[in-house]
Amino acid sequence: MVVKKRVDHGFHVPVIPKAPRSNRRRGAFKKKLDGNQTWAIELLAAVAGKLLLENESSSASSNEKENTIHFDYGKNPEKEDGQYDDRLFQAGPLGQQARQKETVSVPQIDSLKDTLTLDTNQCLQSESALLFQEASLVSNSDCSENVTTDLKFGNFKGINASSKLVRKGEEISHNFWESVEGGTESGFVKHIDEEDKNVDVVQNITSSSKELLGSCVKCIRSPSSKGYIPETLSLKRRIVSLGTRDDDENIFRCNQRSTKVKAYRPIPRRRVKKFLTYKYKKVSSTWKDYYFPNAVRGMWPVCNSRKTYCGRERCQSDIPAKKMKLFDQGSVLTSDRGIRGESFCNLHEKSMKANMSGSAHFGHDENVVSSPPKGHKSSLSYKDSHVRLSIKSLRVPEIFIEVPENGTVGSLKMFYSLLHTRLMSSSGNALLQKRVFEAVAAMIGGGVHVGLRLRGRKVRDDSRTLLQTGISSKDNAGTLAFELEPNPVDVPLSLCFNDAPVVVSDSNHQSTRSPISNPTPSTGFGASDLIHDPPPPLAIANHNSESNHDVVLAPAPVKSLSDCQLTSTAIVPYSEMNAEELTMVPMDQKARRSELAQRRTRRPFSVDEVEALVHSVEKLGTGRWRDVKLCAFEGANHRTYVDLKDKWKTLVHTAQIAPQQRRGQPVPQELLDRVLAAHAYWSQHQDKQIGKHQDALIAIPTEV
DNA sequence: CTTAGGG
DNA sequence: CCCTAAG
Repeated sequence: MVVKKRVDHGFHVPVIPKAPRSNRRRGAFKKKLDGNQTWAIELLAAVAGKLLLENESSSASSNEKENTIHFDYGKNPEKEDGQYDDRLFQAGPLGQQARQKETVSVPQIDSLKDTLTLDTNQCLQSESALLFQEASLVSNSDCSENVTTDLKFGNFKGINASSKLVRKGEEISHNFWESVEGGTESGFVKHIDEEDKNVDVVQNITSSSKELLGSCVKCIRSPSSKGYIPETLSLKRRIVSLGTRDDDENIFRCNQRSTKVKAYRPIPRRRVKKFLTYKYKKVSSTWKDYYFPNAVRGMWPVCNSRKTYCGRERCQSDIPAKKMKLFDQGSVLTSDRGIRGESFCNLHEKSMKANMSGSAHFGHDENVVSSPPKGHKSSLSYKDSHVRLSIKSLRVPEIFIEVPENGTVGSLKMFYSLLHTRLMSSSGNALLQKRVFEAVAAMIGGGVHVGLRLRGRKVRDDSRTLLQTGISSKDNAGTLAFELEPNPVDVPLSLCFNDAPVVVSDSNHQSTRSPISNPTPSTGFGASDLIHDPPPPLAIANHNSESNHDVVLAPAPVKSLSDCQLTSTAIVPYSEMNAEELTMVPMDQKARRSELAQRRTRRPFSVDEVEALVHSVEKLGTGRWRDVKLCAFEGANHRTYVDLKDKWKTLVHTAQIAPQQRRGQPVPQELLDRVLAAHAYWSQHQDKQIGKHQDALIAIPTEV
């Protein structure tokens, strides 16, 4: 091995000591359970349980006109026992009848309407959890007018959250995380009744949770949407097991990055696996015109800067307060607007539509939501952009989710699990309802979790932000997929949907394309059901609005307990350095061995990046890609050192071929010349790549 | 994990 | 970009 020494040739390039591998090697991080992770689970459980309860209660109180939101937590749960009809769980005609019979006019609109006009405090006090549900299930019965719900939420990590409750110009914004943080301790009181007939009641929900839930909702009207009459939600009451699970670290994936400073060593960012079973429809012309902000915003630090190599993960560990503050600002701004979710719209906003049937795509949302009041945008210098997720289905007019780009994947999953549950439970498909119910129950118990795929790849790190994971990137339009992943260990057999292919199809064709939407007659679904109530796929992948031919089938990966992703952790505050990235998280070698992932999104190097690369290579040589990465692409997390190496390889090749043969974005000849020079130089000094080489064309630094 | 190279 | 042998 060559003794590596650095020689300063006058360039103030920070020579980064390269410690022996053994020393550099990062020790395995001890997973640390973040209280907030537990909290997230609890929250989900609470909400899920609430949703179930509410489904039932809503059908019972079909005539209620109260202007309050019903929140049953802590109330007498037994009173509704009679509403449960096991027939509803039957897939046959009987069950169908029962469902139809149970169909009621859910007064949710009214409740929602009225509630939304409450002031923040009132809202929060009025069992806001229900709001979440109400808003989630915008679909509403006899209401001639429909409400499109817009959900907005921040990170469930508890560090920041943009929560709003908006309706008709009124907006209730509340930054609830402070209280949430404080409320984590109290947790929920669980009521478990193995007899099953009893309702699991989540009592004693902390005010924090209420706030959390309630403040997550934002509602906007959508005049164009069609109403729909939800059927009775017939989900069995189940046990909601809540409470902290400090003893179960493994249940939660460790999202907490090590807080230890690992000198000059970032945390590995990803491991990619192919997932060949996924097909992605190219963005159709429909989306071509959509505006998307530049994907890459930030550049990397210059090598010779005095910047210390502080991994982002490392840095973020001591940022909570700042993030909170940052978000507070955002909230304030938002709430001051007094108008719906558009308040967060800014040039960075991206939209993503998701069809409940399994599609999601990005695009402008002008067509689905009213434009933000002009004059407000100026106040949105707040750089946090949002990703708007619109979920549609035949049963639900439309639901918007607006997630800050720096919102976490975990929060998105969280939301989805709730929404999905609700939507499925509102389906007329009794079988699915049951499944949903079970899934929720299992989920609550840690047996199921919501998976998220981006371009076929698992987005497993809930702590990642949408920005970081690339979900907010236009490049990933139409490549978002949710999926419920049952845990074979804890999930009832009925939850092992292995026999039910995960389906993704266009909403317009799902009824005919979705395998599970084509139940045998024995399931008792009428034709109308097949057409109007296509069972929500277990996994939902998106596609653009015009792609109605792709049916994506994917096996529902089995996840281990430790993979439970329902938690979320701190988010990384947006910064210029955090350019978008496609980040994957290490997968379980075993479990994923067979799982194939799709290629990463192709991300052509910009001239700036090339320049940085060349510059770095000139200094560091061609055999230290890791250092090059750290030096010049520290902030470009979507560029791995392998990427850089590959890029260099291609650059060399490009420089060697005739300009006419070059393709892609042209690279300045000057750079190519430098590439050749550096390449020639370092090729000649392979064994001595420890020097610096500022300008290979002119001076060949002396090597030692 | 990094490198180095082939695919 | 991916994959993988080597170190």
